[in-house]
Amino acid sequence: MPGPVSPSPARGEPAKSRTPRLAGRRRRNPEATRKQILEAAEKLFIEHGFSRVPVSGIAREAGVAKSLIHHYFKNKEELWREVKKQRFEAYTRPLVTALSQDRNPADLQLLKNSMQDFFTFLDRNRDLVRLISWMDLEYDDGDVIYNYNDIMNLGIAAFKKQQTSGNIRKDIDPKFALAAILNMIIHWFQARSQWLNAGPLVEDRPETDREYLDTVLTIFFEGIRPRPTGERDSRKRGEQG
Amino acid sequence: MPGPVSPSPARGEPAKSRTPRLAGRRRRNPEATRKQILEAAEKLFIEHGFSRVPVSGIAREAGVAKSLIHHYFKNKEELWREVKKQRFEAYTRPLVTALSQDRNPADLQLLKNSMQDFFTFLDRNRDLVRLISWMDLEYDDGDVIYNYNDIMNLGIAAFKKQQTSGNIRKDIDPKFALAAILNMIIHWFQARSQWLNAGPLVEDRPETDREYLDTVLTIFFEGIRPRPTGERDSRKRGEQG
DNA sequence: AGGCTAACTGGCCGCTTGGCCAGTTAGCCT
DNA sequence: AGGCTAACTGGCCAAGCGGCCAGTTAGCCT
Repeated sequence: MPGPVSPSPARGEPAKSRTPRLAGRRRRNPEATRKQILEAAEKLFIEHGFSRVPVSGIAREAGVAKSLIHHYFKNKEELWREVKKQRFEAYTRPLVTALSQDRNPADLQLLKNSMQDFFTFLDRNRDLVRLISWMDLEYDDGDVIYNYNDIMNLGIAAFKKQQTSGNIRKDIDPKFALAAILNMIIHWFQARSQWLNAGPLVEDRPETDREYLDTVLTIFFEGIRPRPTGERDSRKRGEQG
Repeated sequence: MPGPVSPSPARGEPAKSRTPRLAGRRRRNPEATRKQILEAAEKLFIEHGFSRVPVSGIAREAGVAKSLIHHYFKNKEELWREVKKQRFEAYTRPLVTALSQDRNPADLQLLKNSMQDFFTFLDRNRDLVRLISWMDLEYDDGDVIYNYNDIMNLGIAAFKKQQTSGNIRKDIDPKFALAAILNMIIHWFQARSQWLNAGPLVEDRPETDREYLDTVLTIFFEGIRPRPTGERDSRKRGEQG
């Protein structure tokens, strides 16, 4: 027996105004509801992955009926796509803006700050890193428009500028250098738990992240600096079978 | 009313002979069968992830009855655990052995070669990288015994030796440096499809991987070299909010 | 040759899943 | 005040899931 619809909304949002409100449940608010669903889905998908999360679970988390989700989104896949789209835009934006502010970069400070900002951003949005992993694994490249292209072009431009002004050695391919440092940053958070569980070496303290970043920046920006003339180059690789 | 078991094996293989083998189906061979199941599971799990792969699919791929899988493995999870265990051992071994062969490393060649070998190994075992990603996402650290600890200790030892002999600058923490270069290598393959799809910058040619590796090695091993005395150090970071 | 074990099978079960559908109602527009 | 739309609901369903079980048979050991 169904009985009257469950009277307690469970969610907060008590009395609001004197307008004719729903007795015991929140007023209708399509946009807010849609957002609730998206947020619930995002939380659960990122935590457990697409296929482990049932639509009913999202409904429970969002505090709505399961059918309402299908009212807003054609099916589960579309909901997942929407979640990824929204979140991924938030992911590329900070890097783009960081790299865009080109205030007379006489030295490598712009590049260095950008990477630092990006690291901090990922640190504050660790779940985002999980999303990236899911997308990697699902070959999810065509669906979502990555702004990687913009990022790459901005970064490469900044890189080349420094190369012509002699702050970065010219025999390094900017795109691979950029890939290298982004990989160092992103993968740190992706595999963070593994590093921590690897043993007593890497501890889960806030300073650990800072120290890793410092090491990365030190190595990278030392590595791309030109060697003073006359000094031997250590680049050539040894021959061995 | 079960009725008589279906008489026709449905599977092909009509030929038979006079030796006492299975009529119309292959002879029994527990070890080979178990291996078949494991290989089928590995292939499907790595491709699609644990939860997207039904046991029935593994059975189909392995060419056995679904129930037989439960005969060999308690449940689906245990099968997954077994797959991971086997593959992961194959993953850490090359790095350990590479780092172990300590043939009088007067310079950085040992370290450099180890990283190169590791890169080549991952290049040849790309599906393994996907396995690592799945494990990252599932917080799958406690279950499987990673030999990360061994790797770290070996790498750190090699690193420190070079630091005392003056080939590596002493203000760098070995564990973070090691993490950095491993991240550069692993994540390259993890996010490879994304780099390729990012635009026309990174092309899918065999040389691309080689060029990336070269760039990484150049930057890294230049970055950890000590600066000649007297030259100013670029490490200090700019102050900005 | 008879018997035992384990390799191997098809069939079934209880449960969950994604999606649909008919029904209800809030809120706006005449 | 009456009507329409869409926000929102519970109930339902076929399909697929993991796991179990009873039954068959190959291969080895007496």
